Amino acid sequence: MTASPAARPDAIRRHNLALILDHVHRDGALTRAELTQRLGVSRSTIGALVFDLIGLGLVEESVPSGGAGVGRPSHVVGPHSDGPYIIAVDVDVTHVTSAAIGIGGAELARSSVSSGPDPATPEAAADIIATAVAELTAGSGRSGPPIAVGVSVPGTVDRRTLTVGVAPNLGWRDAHLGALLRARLGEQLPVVIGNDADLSLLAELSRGNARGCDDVVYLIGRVGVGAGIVVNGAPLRGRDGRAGEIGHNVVDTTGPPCHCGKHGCLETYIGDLALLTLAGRHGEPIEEQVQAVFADSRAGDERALRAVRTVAESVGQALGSLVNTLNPQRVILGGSLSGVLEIAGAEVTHALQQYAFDAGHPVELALPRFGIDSALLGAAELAFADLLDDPLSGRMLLPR
Amino acid sequence: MTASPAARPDAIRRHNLALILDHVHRDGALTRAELTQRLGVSRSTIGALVFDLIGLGLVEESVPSGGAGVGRPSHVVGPHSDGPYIIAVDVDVTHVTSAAIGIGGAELARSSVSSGPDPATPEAAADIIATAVAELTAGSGRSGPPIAVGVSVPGTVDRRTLTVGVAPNLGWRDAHLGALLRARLGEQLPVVIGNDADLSLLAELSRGNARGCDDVVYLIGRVGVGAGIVVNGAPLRGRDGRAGEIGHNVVDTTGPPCHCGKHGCLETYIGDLALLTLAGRHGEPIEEQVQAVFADSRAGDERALRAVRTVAESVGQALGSLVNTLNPQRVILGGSLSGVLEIAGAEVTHALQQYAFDAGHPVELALPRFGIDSALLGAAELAFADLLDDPLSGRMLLPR
DNA sequence: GCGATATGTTCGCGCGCACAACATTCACGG
DNA sequence: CCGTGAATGTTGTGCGCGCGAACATATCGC
Repeated sequence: MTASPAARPDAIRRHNLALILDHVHRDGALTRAELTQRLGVSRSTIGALVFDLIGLGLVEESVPSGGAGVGRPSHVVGPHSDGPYIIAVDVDVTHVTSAAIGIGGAELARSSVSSGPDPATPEAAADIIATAVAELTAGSGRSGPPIAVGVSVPGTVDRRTLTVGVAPNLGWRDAHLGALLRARLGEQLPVVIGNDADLSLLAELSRGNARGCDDVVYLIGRVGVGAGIVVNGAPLRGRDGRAGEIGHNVVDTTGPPCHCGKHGCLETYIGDLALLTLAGRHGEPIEEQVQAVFADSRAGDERALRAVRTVAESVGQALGSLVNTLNPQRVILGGSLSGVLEIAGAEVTHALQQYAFDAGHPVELALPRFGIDSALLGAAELAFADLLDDPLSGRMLLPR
Repeated sequence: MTASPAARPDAIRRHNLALILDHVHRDGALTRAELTQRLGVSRSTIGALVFDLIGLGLVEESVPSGGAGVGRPSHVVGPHSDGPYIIAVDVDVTHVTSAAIGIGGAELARSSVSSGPDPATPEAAADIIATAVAELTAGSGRSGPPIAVGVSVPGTVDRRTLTVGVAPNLGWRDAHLGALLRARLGEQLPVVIGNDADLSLLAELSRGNARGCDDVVYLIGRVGVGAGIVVNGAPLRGRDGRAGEIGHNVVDTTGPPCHCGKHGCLETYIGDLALLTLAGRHGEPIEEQVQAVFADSRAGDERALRAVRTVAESVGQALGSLVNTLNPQRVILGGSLSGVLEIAGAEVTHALQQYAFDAGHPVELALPRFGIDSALLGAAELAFADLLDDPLSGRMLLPR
């Protein structure tokens, strides 16, 4: 807004090309007739735009098989079968999962590597990723290399420097993952890194349960708690890309002590450990224990159910503040909070209504559409973002 | 993002015209040479664009008086001396202040009407505004009527329906101020209404201490507490335009009771009444009492100083949560909180550092640039927004 | 087969900006 | 006082882009 650049005539071409590519990426193959309607431009323009996208190797047209109705059948525009693809990576506590993914979200190949008993170090993760990239490039069935690599990491990420600030569950601190990957993958291959909660939201936003929502909060609770936020249809990152780090917002100064040194952090109320403590469970791995609490609750175990309900009320309270601050249309509860919503949705809603300023529309509470793959899919969206924003970005070598 | 429309060739003209007008509006008269540099377009294009803006009656060129340096002096482009203007209105508890304001922020005329011992009713306010509009139109020195009326109201506002939901200090509830004004001003004159905190932020954003900031929070504390939020360079409104209503976020469930029925709302910690209670002051009008507390603190009164410091710590804590959530670059403290920052800035900063997740850049704390006029100036910005977004919007009757 | 219908394709038009060449206006120096 | 250089305004040409009309093509129903 401050230093917005002036527009030149070709900006509109870029914009319209990006628009078509975006529709095809999100909704799969579309007819030219449908594109004409959606964009509201003339048939001739759609023809020219699609022609360009074909020339860029991004989409392909198939002659219609007919049978769709009266009139000449419209050409079908879909992702190019040998078009660009990216490698998406999800670095988790136990595994590093990678996949080659094409425009439209097609999964071309996948690999999952266990990082052993302990989480991978940044160097080990970079090694695994580099191997996976080579493997998946070969196994993708595409003739060229991937156009980018997108990595999801459960921690704070500086997208500019490609550094991981703190990733508690991995035991990382100030890890320059970007440099490690560049050293292994070369300067040619662009690498982007994002926070897992933010990327999960991105996945839900582009093809999941946040589609078409301009204002969404994705609250994810595991051992830590974080939020992805979308506002005005775009992800909210903040100045340093650290927006949504609400796990250590203090809910109650007289609350239980938190490992961060403060008292009453949100995490101590709705994090996995809080649930386990309330339910009287201990032991590892935490995730399985949490699932056990949910199973017990569903089976009617009183203590487990009470624990879930207690967490649910805290979730509602936390959401109250978030809703007051952001006034979102929808809130998606991910991670362990999905189970909380399923089992104790009434308690969440009740607490939310109690704590939220009375607003026009009630907030919609939703489950994520994608489960364990959401961060991976989000990493794919992130890696594709540049191309989708400007399909002409890498067109230097085309004869035209 | 979801249903973004396709761009047509004339969109770029609109965009560039808006860009020039925006620069002139924000920075005052500029030379064509400077515009060429800022926009990065060719001299001929700037010439054509300015020619169009002149034709629209929005700007005027003055032949340079010379003396600026070597070379042919560049034409100076400034707001048109008989160009469009708006009427900005600030409905406050004690007064209704109105002003005729032109492009560039020039104040052409002003009127302030006391609403008597009690705040004006919606009908009374509408009457006062209608009178002021007529008066200021006559006294503006411009030949035409204003192009819009922008009204600031201290309460929740639905911008779509132009309704005021709740304005506690005015005693309004579900007041259809838009309809009342339309009945008095006619259908011709567009009316826009906004919340005072949001509009104050708008003023700071466009010509105050939030200029050039893409991520800002404007926390305003008077009797009530609210926040205006800017993210990605644009105001965050939320689904129903109620974003930033954080006065009743619960800070501590065991805290003091709030008039809203809950306990430990933020307002009970940093609202004016909290400060007065801590300082052992009572009586009316509240605003003067608050100023008295500040005066006492500055004079060295122990109790007053302690009260201010206590509030300062709560402000820091509240900001911690906001900063974690939004990761803004800057926070502006308005209303009574300006005094708190001035007197006990150290306490605010200290508490903020304690409660905020350790981030890359420290948050900048700032005072508002505009005092009592900020809501009025914001209302002006709001009223101008349509024209600035698209200078061609009202061009039907021009011969061309 | 034939008309109706829907869509793809081609071509000329207007608009918007860049660029180059030319015109204008200043400061500076002799 | 006038010439020179520098910075800017002005004009004309070229190119890219979408629109719209006219024409070509493909399917359906009879």
